[in-house]
Amino acid sequence: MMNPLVEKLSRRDVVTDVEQAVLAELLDPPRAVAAGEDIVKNHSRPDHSTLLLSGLAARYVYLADGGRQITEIGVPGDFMDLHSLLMKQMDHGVLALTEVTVAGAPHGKLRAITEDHPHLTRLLWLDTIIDAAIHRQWLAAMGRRNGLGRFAHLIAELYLRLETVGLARDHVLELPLSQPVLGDALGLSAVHVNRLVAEMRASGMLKWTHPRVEILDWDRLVEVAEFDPTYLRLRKEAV
Amino acid sequence: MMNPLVEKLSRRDVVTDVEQAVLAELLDPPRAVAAGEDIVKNHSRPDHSTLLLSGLAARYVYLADGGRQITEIGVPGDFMDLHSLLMKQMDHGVLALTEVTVAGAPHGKLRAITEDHPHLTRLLWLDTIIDAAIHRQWLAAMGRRNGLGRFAHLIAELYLRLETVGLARDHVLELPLSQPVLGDALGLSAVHVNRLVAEMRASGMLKWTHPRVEILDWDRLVEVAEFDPTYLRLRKEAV
DNA sequence: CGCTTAATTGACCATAATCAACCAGGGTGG
DNA sequence: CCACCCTGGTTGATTATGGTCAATTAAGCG
Repeated sequence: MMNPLVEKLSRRDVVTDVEQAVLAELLDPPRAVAAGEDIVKNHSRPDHSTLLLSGLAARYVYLADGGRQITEIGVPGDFMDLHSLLMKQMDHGVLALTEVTVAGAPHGKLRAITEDHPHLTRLLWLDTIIDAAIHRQWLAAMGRRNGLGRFAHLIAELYLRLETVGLARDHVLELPLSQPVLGDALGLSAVHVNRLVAEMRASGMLKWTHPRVEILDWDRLVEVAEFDPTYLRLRKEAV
Repeated sequence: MMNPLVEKLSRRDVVTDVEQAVLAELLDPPRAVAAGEDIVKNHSRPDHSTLLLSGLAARYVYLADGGRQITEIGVPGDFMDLHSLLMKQMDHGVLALTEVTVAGAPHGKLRAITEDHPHLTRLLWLDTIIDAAIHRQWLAAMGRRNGLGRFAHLIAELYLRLETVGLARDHVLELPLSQPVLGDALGLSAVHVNRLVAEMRASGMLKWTHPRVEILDWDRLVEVAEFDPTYLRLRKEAV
């Protein structure tokens, strides 16, 4: 099986054999993290970045009142904290939403890539740029869309991102996330998430038999979500 | 006067004379854009990125119902679409919130920087990383903070970012933004923004004599906003 | 098999939206 | 010069989306 990172990057531009070798040599041996555990602590100063190889993870921020906001859901092939290479100190935490396997990429080696491999550097840079683009879509949804539209957008996005790395197809995805977790991602209460799931089921938009989600009416999902996949940059264009 | 971009980058790491020269040579002649005009159109494919030299600008997304969400407010020294270098197609629009002056940076020259100047590349990469960090803070505010906390966070952020480039000091900032625009940034209606301004005035947190905002009680502002400036990365640390 | 967390449903509440009206200020055309 | 218009600021009344509280059931886990 191809490395999901290479798989994803290859959707955007050619990744040469040399670059694939550099990426393979970059990673420490994979390790498992249990569901619910922190992968990167907030305010820590990592000396490596962490690549998600399997399972789902989340970037999150805790609020003073105990509330939590998830700002991005990571799928296999995503670096969860590539930005710590330059940010130095973490501005948020990363946790495992399911049992995950991850591999570290030492900052020394990543820095060496920026010295010796400009094109590969641009590919990694682009990956952090797409994180920002995902954040912007979530912001628009959070600020100006109601719960249903927001939820639909999340489903559409996760489906496409999982499909990109070969983990979803035929409008079916595995989404082993509890409703409280979805609430933290959507900025909604768990109770309201539950009602939205019920509504989407009742309207025939999707079939939700936890953890399997089948999108029955993709067109309506896209319409309700106002989903425009431009921001995922899945077109192959040289950088 | 120093280029605000150099001023900002110098807060994060040393910018060598050579790098400053490269940045100076990078830019096309400045041009003015009137308030309300688009600087970069959504879905366009720019062949240059645009640096904001004076005035305020916004990244924004339009919704189907005519609603608008501003996802970031740009201050002088900010590239409004540096990400288009690698993203290729814009995933949002950029507009002038006040009269602004901007300067283009041709993608060819930016790409050359990534080939020849790894350290400067990392500084530019970091700038897009901080855009993402700002988005994350806004997301947390949007999803889990009420209007007052959200508004306070925006004020604190803009004060620090303007202070960084020498455009604010002594807890006073110029904020020539209408309440409808602030509403689009905060995900609130203009009416509610008005009420929040009244509330912050009444509580003695700040003095708001449009367009001048004086923060009378910075500590309380920070407390209400739960503002933690880590994400702006204003500490000098080699990248 | 008990314990904890998640899913579900109902009742009630609150933050903020919408609707509406009025005023102020700046710009424009007659 | 001035009436008119448009946008923005302000305030009140009403509505609605979604939160909170609470209780019950279901499900995962040691």
